[in-house]
Amino acid sequence: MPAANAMIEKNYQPADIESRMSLVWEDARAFSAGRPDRRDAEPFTIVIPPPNVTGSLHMGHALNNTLQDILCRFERMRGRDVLWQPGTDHAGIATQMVVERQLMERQQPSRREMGREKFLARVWEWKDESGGTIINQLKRLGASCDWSRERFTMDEGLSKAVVKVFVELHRAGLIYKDKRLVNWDPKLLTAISDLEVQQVELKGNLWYLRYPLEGRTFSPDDPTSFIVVATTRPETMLGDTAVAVHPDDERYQHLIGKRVILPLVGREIPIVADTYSDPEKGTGAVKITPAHDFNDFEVGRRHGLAQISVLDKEACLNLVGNEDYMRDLPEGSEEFAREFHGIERFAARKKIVERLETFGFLERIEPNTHMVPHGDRSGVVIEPYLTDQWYVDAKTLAQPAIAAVRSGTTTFVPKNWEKTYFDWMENIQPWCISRQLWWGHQIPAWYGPDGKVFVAETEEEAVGHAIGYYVEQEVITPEQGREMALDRNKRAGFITRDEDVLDTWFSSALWPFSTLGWPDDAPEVKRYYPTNVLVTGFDIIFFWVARMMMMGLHFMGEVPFSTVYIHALVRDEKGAKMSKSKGNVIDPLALIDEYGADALRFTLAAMAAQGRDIKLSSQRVEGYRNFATKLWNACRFAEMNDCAMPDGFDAAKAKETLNRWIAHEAAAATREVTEAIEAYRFNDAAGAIYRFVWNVYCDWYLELAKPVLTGPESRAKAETQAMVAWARDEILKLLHPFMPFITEALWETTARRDGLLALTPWPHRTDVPTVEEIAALSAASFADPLVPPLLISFDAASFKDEAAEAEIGWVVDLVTAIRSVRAEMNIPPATLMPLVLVGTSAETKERAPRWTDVIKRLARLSDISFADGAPEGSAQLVVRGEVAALPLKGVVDLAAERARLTKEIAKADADIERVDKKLGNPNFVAKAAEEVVEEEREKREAALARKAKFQEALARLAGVG
RNA sequence: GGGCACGUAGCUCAGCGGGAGAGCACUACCUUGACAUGGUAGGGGUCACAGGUUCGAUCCCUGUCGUGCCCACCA
Repeated sequence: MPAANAMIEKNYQPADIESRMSLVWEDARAFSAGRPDRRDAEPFTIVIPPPNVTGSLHMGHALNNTLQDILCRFERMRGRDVLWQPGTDHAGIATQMVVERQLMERQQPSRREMGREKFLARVWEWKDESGGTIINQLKRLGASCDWSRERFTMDEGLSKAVVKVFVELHRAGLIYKDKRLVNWDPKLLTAISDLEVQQVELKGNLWYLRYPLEGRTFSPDDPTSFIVVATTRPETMLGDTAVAVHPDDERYQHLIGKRVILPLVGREIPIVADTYSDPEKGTGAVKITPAHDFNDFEVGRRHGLAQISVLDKEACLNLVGNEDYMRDLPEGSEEFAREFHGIERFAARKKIVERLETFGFLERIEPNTHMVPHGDRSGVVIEPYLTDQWYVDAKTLAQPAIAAVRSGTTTFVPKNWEKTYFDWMENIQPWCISRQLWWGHQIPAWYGPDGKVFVAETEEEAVGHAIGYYVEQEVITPEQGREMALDRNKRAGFITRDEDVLDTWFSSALWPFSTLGWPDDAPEVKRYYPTNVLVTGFDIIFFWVARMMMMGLHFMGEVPFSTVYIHALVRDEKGAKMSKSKGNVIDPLALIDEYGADALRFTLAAMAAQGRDIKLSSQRVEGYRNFATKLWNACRFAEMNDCAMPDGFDAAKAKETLNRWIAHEAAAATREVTEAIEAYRFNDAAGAIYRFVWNVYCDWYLELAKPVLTGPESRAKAETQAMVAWARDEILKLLHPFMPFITEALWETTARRDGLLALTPWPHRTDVPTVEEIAALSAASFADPLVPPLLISFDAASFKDEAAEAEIGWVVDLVTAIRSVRAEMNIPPATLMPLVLVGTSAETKERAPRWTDVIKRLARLSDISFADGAPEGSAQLVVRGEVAALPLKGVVDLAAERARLTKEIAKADADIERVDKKLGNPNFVAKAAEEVVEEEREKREAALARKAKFQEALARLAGVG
């Protein structure tokens, strides 16, 4: 047997251990996918939700990656070929904003001054500079990703995937360009998708405006000379092209088809009948501004109304030189246009309302609270804006993605998130994917001289298409076409590339296969796709999960993952979502520095109950740091007592009751932990291992083993030494997914030194499966080839041992009861007392001598003896139906003991009463399950017996007193 | 307006159709030969409220109140 390594240090120092273990794992390439020893193993794949490349680790990342790591380490120990695919995201808007802000702070030329090429070089510089931060932070957390496979969404390979996907979807008609209203961010000067819009409740006003009827002399005092419309956005009235009323609204029947004169502007616009108009809202007549409101846009389409955009991209009034606006305006309109041109939207609102009021067009103002769209990045009010953008036909792509979840090919955990998924997917809107940014994947579309679009994977290809097209259209001669095709210079500038880039989520949607090497014919794609589980927060179900489902199914023909585990959001103390812009983030690195990564990880796992958000407290982290210390010291204890397993040691053959008991308990813990992780009940798994380590192994097993370990050499001692080491190793294995650093370090110091704990087989379940479990498992492995029966097999040798459980249980109960009485009687620990076991059964008589030393030590006793009756004036306790007596004469006052016994009797009475009430109910006896009734009867018997024993004790005491 | 959660010990949270749990905090005692980042014992909750189903409800159903989140184009 190899000699033990260096002794365990006196104090547990997370920082030292963690940096050292990281190196050990790295050197061993422990986390590499496709390790030679796992070539034939079933793969297990998770793709990391790629964090922003220039970001840093926040608590949400810490939780998300801890859970993924638990799954990966668990499956790795279960023998799977694990690929945890890491990488980062280019985060278009966020990153571009950061760099722009930097430029401003350093008073360097702005983005536009620099130009696209230089600016992009600058962003790449920033990426290279700060891109490693979050990766290193993930490593500090202990994330067991295959770091050799790290990817970035703007890597060459992934960019290739993006282009291919764009081109193919375009070819299939699933990507198209359209001029329609988009959510426009007037600060960032880009379109954004619906999902990037946050509705914020704001206090505003409802302005009631009088629109004069054509052919009438307008007078504010004559209600028949105008129609009143209500609006929350008076400034858009300049772009009104109709007033709509409900076709059935009697108040306005006579006005349908008439025209009104748009105040200030002078334009004549029709009154149309449209069911969009709600007679209950406002005045029942609503102004229609197709170019500035999504609903009005639709109304406008139905009625063939003009779309007059009166704002520019920065949301300032754009009137002068605006052909749409100036068309069909009366004489003298230019003056108004000049006066208001260029005014910013909110200033314009104020000014227009004032002007309307001056001329009597403003009827009244009503305070009104309503939801106003804001950009989630810029925070400014979003403007519906009429522009050309690229769209994905999400509705079509969504159908297979909906079906896959309906059929259970992909399942959500917890299940209720499927409803959220369906609700969104079934009402999905076209996805606007173009962004007027520079940082990102530039759209592979080129425009010819007349604006004709050519979508292709490369510029060369696009040029080819363009030449062919224009030759055919006889715009250029075949001769010119040939020359251009052959000579690079001759075709320069013939086509120009679309300047826009794609929404970052477009590339993220490809992540589960683009990272594996698609579209190249990489073996990894075949081996690791589809992935097994996606772990993420619910906030990106729409942004990311849904889109990966759509893209994965369309391009790979298979779902990207079979399980989507949705975990809680880590919120701040007020329950608000943490975000960088709000500045309410808790820094996980600070907690790691203070308590260690293991403690933080364990805390997050322990709090990761399904369906509940997490509000983190550092006290909890401290508590789990203490847990790590406890484990550390238990291992030190084992080492100090020369606990090690001899070669070929078989725990199943242990003879000592105590050792059989710990094997039994370890098996139960193994089962609990394993089943909980399999079911994604991380908190239950953490709880189970916590209790086993602290409340079973440390509190009782080691304490009960001490007399043997410190006693003379014997067969029992040797066995116990081996079993202490065996149980410790089981603990290290079970705890490793949660606390990888400390367990690996302790494994290195104490175990057999023939390999890393991270690659050591997970403990087999050694309890006996129930018939139902066997049936369920065989059904599962039959139905799902991904569940190899071998991985969940049961060890033939059972550690289940009811006899050992009963015997050790008796010792534990006895010691606990004595301690309790001592405390209640205020007997100082220094006082050693004798214990008398009264009228003991043969079983107890046989058992007791084996535990004399232990009980004496743990219960602070001087001596244990047997008697037929309790000595005079003794405190009596009832343990598992038998009496134990502590002679108290002269030690405590008997009145206190009398009070105690009276209390015990009252407790027993309460129990009896409750049970009697149940058993006295004929309906209960008739209808309740048989075993439940039987249980109640047993409870009654036990309570009665207990009461009798205490009553006897009380009587005896009275006789003395 | 629609949807989803949640309301359990002082705090943070588990749990659950048949005698209310954990961590921290609190109280008392203990420097016992792994550990004071520890040990032992203990106090503390009509499980938000009101109905209903049930032999039995903290748990299932309905409603009320309160809190949070998500979705929605309503003047």
